[in-house]
Amino acid sequence: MSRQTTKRSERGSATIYAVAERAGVSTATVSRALAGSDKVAPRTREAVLTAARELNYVPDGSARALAGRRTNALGLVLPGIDGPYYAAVLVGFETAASDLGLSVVILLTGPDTDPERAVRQLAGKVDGIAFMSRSAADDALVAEISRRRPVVTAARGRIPGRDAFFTENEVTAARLTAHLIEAGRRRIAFLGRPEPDSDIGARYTGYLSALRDAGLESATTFAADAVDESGTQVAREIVADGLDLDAIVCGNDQLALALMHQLQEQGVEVPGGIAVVGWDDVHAARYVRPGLTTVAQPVEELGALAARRLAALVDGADPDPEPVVLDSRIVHRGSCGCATPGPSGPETSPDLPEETR
Amino acid sequence: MSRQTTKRSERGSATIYAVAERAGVSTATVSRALAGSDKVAPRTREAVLTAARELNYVPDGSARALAGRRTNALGLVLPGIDGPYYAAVLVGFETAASDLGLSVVILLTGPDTDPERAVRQLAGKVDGIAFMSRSAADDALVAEISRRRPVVTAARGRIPGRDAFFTENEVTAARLTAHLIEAGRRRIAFLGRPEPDSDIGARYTGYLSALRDAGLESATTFAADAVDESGTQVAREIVADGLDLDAIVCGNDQLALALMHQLQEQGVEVPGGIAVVGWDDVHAARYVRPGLTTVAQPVEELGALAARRLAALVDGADPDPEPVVLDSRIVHRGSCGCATPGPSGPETSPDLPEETR
DNA sequence: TGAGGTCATGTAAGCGCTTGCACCTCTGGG
DNA sequence: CCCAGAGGTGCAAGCGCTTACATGACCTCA
Repeated sequence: MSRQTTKRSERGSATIYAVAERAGVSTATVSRALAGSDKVAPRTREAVLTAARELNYVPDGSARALAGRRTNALGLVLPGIDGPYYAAVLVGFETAASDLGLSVVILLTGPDTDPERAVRQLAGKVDGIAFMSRSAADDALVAEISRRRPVVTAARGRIPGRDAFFTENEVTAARLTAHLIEAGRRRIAFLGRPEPDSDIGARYTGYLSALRDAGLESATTFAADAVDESGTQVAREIVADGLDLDAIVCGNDQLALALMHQLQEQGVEVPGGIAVVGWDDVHAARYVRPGLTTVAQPVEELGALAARRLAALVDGADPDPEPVVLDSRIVHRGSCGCATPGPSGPETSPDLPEETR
Repeated sequence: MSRQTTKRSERGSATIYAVAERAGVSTATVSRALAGSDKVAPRTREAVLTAARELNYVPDGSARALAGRRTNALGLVLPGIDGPYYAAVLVGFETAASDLGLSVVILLTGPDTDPERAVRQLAGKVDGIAFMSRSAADDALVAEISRRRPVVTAARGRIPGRDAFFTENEVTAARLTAHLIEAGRRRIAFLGRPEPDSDIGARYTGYLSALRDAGLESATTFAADAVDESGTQVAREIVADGLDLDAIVCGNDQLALALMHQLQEQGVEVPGGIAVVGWDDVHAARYVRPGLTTVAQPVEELGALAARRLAALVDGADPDPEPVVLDSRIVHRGSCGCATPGPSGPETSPDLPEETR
């Protein structure tokens, strides 16, 4: 049981024993000094820090986690990142976590991957997990994990009793649709697959309610996946079938951009013939002509809030039963056909006028 | 020193002791059975798996890492993700790592963050680290880390003796520039800050060499940061100063899109008056008019290769002194003013013709 | 001058796993 | 019928930290 006096794992890195020896103190003191603990004499602390620096000491995260019963890492589960949407969530999440001294372990759950195994493995490596969107982890799995680790969800169906974050969808979608109606549109379709509990589902609901309020009916719903091809395909369909539409609300910008582009290719004027609106305010939305009217969401903030809340839960805070809903903001550009703003443009603000709410 | 017979951390989760007890075997056997080891009798294995399932057992990652001297996690250091570029790298990296059963810990190094501390902390938590681009970790830091952990770099200045991955920049940039020259352009400027060892730096070098080969000189170099405002600003400058240019090679698409948009706003025809080409093939490139001629890079593959190599290094493979360079591919759309392809479009292929190499 | 504090540090017991080695129980061959 | 293997398990020693608790040294005040 006798410790070798100089310890140095073959892997190369110095251990806390080496630092202790070099500084002429015990490992306990090294640990305290490095943790910036209160009760260490300044001279001792100096000696320890010097020794650590000289040895290029990096504490072993696993050992620290095991002894301290805390990994100082948060997990983030996302569906396969494609758009800038998830990238922004990730940036917000990581930045916030990093500010708190926490690492971030990400897990992308593609359709082909087995989320069960991966999520469990993740749970064993972090202090808490945030589940974004319909990342392949289903409610049962999330609920189970949440029984042994703090959990928050974002832009995703709630888990009873757990913290949830959303960006506003339904009301904003209704307002966006109403905006089209005010501009005189009457035969308004929806493009996107409205799944229950999903963002697009909520947008669809808002779209329907605005129509109802105006005494209109949905012209058509194109339940298509959110990929470019869908938008292109639907545009062709509309033209080929001579569908009588004057506006299309799209579940996201990707669909809207593809749709709009193809409509124009086929000679349909946007917004003259058909108005198009999207959702997400992707980069491209401001560069196309006409500029795409869409909805900007505080996505980065969403990620940051989730991370901070998760950290608080790990520290023992109680879950907040009220979901947090972040305001979304309609960005009027040219494609909705309202009082068309001047030349659309990427300039910082003058060309992104009339941001509502 | 006597173990309690039933062990169950207060945190809630069952430990390996609980599983062992329930299955009526030792923890060693549980460990082996769960690791899918060879030397466990089928009946025993069954008993263990059943017990584990019933207790909802999730092994503690830290303990496992400490005992096994391996975290089964890889680190990925990126500069603050903005574009789709880093998102794609991340997807490739995570997917490849995940396939190997490894977790991914990401670290975003913003300009304001202290990379030193964060990178060290990361090093203590993973088996190996991939450094992307000019993520704030400088060469000295990366070199130091690489002395105690396997390290690879991607799209970044090499660290002597370490594995490096790139997408081709210089030759492709030269070909892209030559393409403009063949189309009759003579007064060709460069937009972007060409820093040594950076992607944009290499593109700039290629640009210069193509000009030299053609006996031309660089019209101007606008050394601007890769943000929208730079593009917009430069466009204004060009028009205001009446600069005599007929083509601009941009360091990336973000600059190209902003520049092109603003040029058009100010009445300059693209490509009629000035041709514009970018780099990255962002989503928006295909939706603007004219479509942006740009360069597509196998970014996701870059991430995947880095992850796989890193995993191999962790398993004891020797570093490969030869850097891996992935081919880039010029995507001709309308903005370069060559034999303008028909109506540009997002359609899968017919509208993205003449992909060279 | 000694009891009682206070401060700084050391001692050592784990944290929950993995794994080398010892041990036991069968088999089959000589 | 005995012994050498071989297959299956258990024992127990760590992995590199953190942190109660114990221990001294030194100070204060009656």
